[in-house]
Amino acid sequence: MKTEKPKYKQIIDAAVITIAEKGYHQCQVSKIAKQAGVADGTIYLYFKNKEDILISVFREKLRQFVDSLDGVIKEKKTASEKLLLLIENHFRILSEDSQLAVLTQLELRQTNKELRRQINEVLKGYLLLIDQIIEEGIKGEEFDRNLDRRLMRQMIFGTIDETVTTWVMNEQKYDLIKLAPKVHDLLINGCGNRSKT
Amino acid sequence: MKTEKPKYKQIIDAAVITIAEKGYHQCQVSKIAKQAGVADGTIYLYFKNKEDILISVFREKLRQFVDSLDGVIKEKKTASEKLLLLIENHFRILSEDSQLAVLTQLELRQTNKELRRQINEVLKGYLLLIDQIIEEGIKGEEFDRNLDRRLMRQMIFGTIDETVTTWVMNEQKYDLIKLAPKVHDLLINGCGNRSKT
Amino acid sequence: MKTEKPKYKQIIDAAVITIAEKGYHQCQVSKIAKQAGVADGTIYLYFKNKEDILISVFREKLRQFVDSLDGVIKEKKTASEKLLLLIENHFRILSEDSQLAVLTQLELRQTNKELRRQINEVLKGYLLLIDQIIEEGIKGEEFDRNLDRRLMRQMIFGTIDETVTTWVMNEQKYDLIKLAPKVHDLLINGCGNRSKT
Amino acid sequence: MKTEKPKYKQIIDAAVITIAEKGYHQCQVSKIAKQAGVADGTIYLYFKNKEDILISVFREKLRQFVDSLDGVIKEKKTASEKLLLLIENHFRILSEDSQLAVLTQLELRQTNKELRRQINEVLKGYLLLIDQIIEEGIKGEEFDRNLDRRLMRQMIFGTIDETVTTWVMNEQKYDLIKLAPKVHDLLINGCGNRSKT
DNA sequence: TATGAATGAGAATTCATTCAT
DNA sequence: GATGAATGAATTCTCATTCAT
Repeated sequence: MKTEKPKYKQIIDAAVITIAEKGYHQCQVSKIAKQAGVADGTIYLYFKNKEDILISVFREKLRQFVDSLDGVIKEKKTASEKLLLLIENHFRILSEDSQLAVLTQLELRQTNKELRRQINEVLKGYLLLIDQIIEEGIKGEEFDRNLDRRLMRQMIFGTIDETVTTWVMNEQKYDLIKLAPKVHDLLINGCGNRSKT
Repeated sequence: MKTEKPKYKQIIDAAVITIAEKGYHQCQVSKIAKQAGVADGTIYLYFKNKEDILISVFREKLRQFVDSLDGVIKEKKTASEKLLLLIENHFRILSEDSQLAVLTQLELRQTNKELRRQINEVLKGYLLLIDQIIEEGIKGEEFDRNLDRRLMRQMIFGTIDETVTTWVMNEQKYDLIKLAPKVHDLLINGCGNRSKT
Repeated sequence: MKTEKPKYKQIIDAAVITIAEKGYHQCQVSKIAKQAGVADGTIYLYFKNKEDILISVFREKLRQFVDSLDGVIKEKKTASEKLLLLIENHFRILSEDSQLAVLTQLELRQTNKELRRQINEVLKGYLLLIDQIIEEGIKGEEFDRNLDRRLMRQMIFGTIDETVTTWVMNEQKYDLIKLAPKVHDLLINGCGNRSKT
Repeated sequence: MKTEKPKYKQIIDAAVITIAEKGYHQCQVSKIAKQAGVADGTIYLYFKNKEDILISVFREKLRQFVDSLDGVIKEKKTASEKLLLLIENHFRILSEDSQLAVLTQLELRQTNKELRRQINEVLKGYLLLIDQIIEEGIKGEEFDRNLDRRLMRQMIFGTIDETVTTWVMNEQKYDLIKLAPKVHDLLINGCGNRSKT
């Protein structure tokens, strides 16, 4: 009894499960409540509204995500190594939680502009990590100083994201983690022929 | 009596405008009908249901998109040049039709898994174009033969898509088209420092 | 070409088939038109509206019904024999046209009060036949003169109708015509024990 | 604060009134809700859908009907007396509730085959009562043992039902209850001339 | 805190009917 | 007479949210 998970976390966990199962729009608040083992009304003691559940779920998960990356990346490494670690971790976390993968790649997108804006706000924490790596890469002369930093970040994030989405749309049939080094290589060196003089 | 636009096209055009304005979920079929200047019921002579309107809009627009690219790309050029043309055209078309940009980057994603699958089906026409360029690039030794073709495509598409989405989320404040050469350079050469021996 | 069925009859026939198949409310005017091989609009050259089709179908069929009975009953017979003939014919006609049976016993009832009134109006032609038989029966001292004529008619029609409805609801699984003599016997002699002194 | 009628009953009562007034197809769920003094959505906490309201109304009313008859008939009486009681009660209940009469004789029939089947299922409770009386009548040698029991039941129910329907179609202008003994006599003795040797 | 019964706004779709050709 | 494309009115049911207990 005493050690019962606080209701907030119960609801977050229930939401991840329920949304991944039924999709955001098909997932009724009452289903989340049932899954969490609380009354419908209780949800509203912890969340402002349904959207707030979704954004909170995402915030919560991304925090764990960033925290775990943060630690890993802090270790002394080159920017390129850090980038590889980031990609690997990104792929690993979603590989290990297929419901979370569905949620981030599919369900989270099925939301209106305002909610997307909030999601992007939360996402900034992650993008900042990428920015740090880029900054380090440039300072350490690993990355090209003449490139547009924002575009670099968009390439890195866009490529990672597209890779995961494709994998989710393909029912997560193949090993995502194995792709990390190749994706990393592509991001660092591009598609161009390196052997060409 | 002028040759009135066929109703089908009228409705497609009205849908782009109305959906971009109000968002897919906020946009009632009756609003589309009004914008198109037809009765509500008429919509259902041309489309199976509301989802069918959305998917048809996308199919129609993507067809124009691919057709226009197709012509441009057919001209004798290197794969790298073709890639640049593809990026430029992608950016230009969405720059010139801001409503279409909102539709493809935001509204089209707010749909359920089944509809997403249909959209991806339509999208394949475009991805095939990218695949062709990649194939040519490898054959012409412009692109590295050892790279995973699917990942290359995902990087190219993911980067372009993310770049456009960011631009749309930023209210289309800056010049997207100008970014094309830089994006192209990034895709070909990656983030890595090229001056490094 | 010349001997093509007049459209009116074509539509009536199509209506019987289509209504029996799909039910009155599920049967769209356009389906009747298709079945009849005419355009939707053509229906409205021959009928005022959808209800008018139904009532016309019923009127047409009942006319044939009454006509055929009329001839049969005119032959010199006792009232009791005529009643048996009426029952037999009623059962036979509906046995031979299962679609018509569904129409009269189920579909025709699924209509609003006003339409029911019109149907009853048409039905009067049939009820008059019963009344004639009752009148003859009383005059010929076959039927009890002290009984309420209207109630007799309601018993006769109610019993026949309920018998047919039960048979239709039972998917027309048994031989309806065979029941005619027993129904006739019941109507003439009632349920009471006749051997009782 | 009085013990407010449970919502279920409130809605049932409201449905009888509203359907009798406007007819089943003209009667919107929102009208029933209004009449019942509840919100539209509340209806769906107690009923699956609109059809379910109708079938529930009928089930509820028939239960009262059968219960009241059951008590009356249990008293020691001959089968013939019981039949008379059944007819009288049937007529009385519908006489006393003219809205219920309209509902059972007109509105309840305006429904599709599936719903009719459900209604018949409910009706079986009543038909079983008739069957019991018939059985007793035969055992007690009041009714003729050679007659088909199902046909007897159909005659009894068909005659009662037709009598009530005619009365309803005639705007309930005359005294239905008074007809009970005559209907009873007809059912027991038939139309035939009893004085005939 | 927690409950869960009650609320009520909101929208896609059908199909009988019309009328310009 | 015949067509059939176009019309547009009309209604059930869902589900996020509230609030009395």
